[in-house]
Amino acid sequence: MSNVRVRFAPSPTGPLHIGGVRTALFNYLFAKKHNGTFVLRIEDTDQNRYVEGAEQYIKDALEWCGFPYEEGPGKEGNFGPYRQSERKHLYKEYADKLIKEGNAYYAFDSAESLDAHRKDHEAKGKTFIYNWHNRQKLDNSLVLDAAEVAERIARGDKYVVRFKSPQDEILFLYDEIRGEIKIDTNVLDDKILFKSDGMPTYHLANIVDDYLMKITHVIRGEEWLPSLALHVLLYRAFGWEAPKFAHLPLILKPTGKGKLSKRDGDKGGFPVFPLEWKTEESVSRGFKEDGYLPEAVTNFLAFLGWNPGTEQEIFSLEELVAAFDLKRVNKAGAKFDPEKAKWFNQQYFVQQNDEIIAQQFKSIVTEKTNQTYEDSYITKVVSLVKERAVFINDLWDLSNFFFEAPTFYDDKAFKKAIKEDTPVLLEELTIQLKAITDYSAENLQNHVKTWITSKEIGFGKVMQPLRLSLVGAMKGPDVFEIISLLGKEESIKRILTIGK
RNA sequence: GGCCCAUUCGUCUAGUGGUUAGGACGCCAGGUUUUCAUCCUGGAAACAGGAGUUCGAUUCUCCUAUGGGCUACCA
Repeated sequence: MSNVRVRFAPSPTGPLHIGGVRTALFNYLFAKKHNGTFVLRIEDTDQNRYVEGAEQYIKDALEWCGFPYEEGPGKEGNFGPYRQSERKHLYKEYADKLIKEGNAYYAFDSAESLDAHRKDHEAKGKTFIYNWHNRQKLDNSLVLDAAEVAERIARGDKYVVRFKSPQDEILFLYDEIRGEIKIDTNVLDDKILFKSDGMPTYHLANIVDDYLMKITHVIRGEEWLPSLALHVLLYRAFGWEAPKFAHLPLILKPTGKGKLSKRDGDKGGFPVFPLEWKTEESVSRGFKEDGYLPEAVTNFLAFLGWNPGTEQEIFSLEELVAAFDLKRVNKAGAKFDPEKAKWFNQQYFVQQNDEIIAQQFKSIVTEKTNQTYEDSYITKVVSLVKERAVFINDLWDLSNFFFEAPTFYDDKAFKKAIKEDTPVLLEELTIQLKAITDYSAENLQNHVKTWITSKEIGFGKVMQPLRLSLVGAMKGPDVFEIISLLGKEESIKRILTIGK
């Protein structure tokens, strides 16, 4: 396998869906695995569906995920341009070549007349297929004589170019993931290759560009499987060697039926896009903005439809490249599981350095408290609470008591922990705490525990109200770590507050 | 409707012509933490159904069911 070249070829019709990201990832992994090139090509042949900003979004998303393209718009290689709209002039000659050699033809049928044919067939319980079954009865260059065709084109009649699909042939197609697929050409229709607006359809542009860009492996979503026969036929008609094909299983809704859509995310409260996407009407949440780490998203996505065959689940991008193999991609669609995505994020979140998390957390703290804190203080807080967090945004709720005294106490905990003698006990405790000079957690623990033991009372009688006074609830890190970090003055203040 | 693809715990999946069908998420229980979470240990949980091939099928074949995709001058 030499000179592997793969491409990710999205249409700029909106934000890149997480399924598209997965397709891009698998292309990237395959390319890197084989020292190949990962190309981005923008398939913008449908001018009606073009969405401003979508191309930039695609680039930004790949960048954020950590697998940017190496060749494509803005990263010109030897096969540009990389937007099909800029390659428009190329396609006509290929369509003409097909027509000249009898593999395609002009068709003048209007959308309305075709529609009528379909309805008519349907009413009779039959299926209308625009191929050898019907094409001799329709309005195309196969039935019209050459002079008339030329005249109609010259006078400006709208026409399309259709592929002339073969009759009575069994095609043996090969997919790298699914193996051999048998197709009867009689069920294929004569797909439009060239639209009346002068633009090629996906089918033509895609094949021509893959050929011109020397693409060796086409790795794309399963929704393209039904088009494989046409594409292989096109390569044959052109006399070109076809690339290898691999059709990836789809990503499905977490619950219910069908493939994952934008609405599922809104409904289920999880992102389906890598980055946030805003329009005038709505905002679609992104993994990035929800606090997901790109490494976690990548790892999670890699395991949707692929696995290494070992029991290792945490993989860096480099490890994924090393382990990736198209042969180990699954055939069946995979349901998107938001819970598992969270788990992956947690795995990566706790692995991060405290300093790095603290740097980001600092701005959250400043925003919440209107105060600035020492980096070392925030870092220490992070180190104490981070393993309770899945996202950076969880940190504030887990650690707010390090920045502000409790304003209320958990009701249930209060009733359980605060007894009649509690205020007296806590006051005695503060006297002990005042006397201590070494405020390391370890030293504090030794002193307090010794004191409790000497008092001959249960630990719970002191420890529970103590925690409640400091945190406001029965949660959080080790009590002595909290006192140590809060310091003598603040700790004593909080302890005395709860007694009143 | 037609065509194509698929089907192992709830979910993501490993796996084999003879296995106690393995792991992970989630769930439940216990332990640790005198709190919560993390963490550790354990548990419940699956080969869609029916034929056939075979000494023996979860594994191979066929049928059915179910799910998915495509069926546009969208990609």
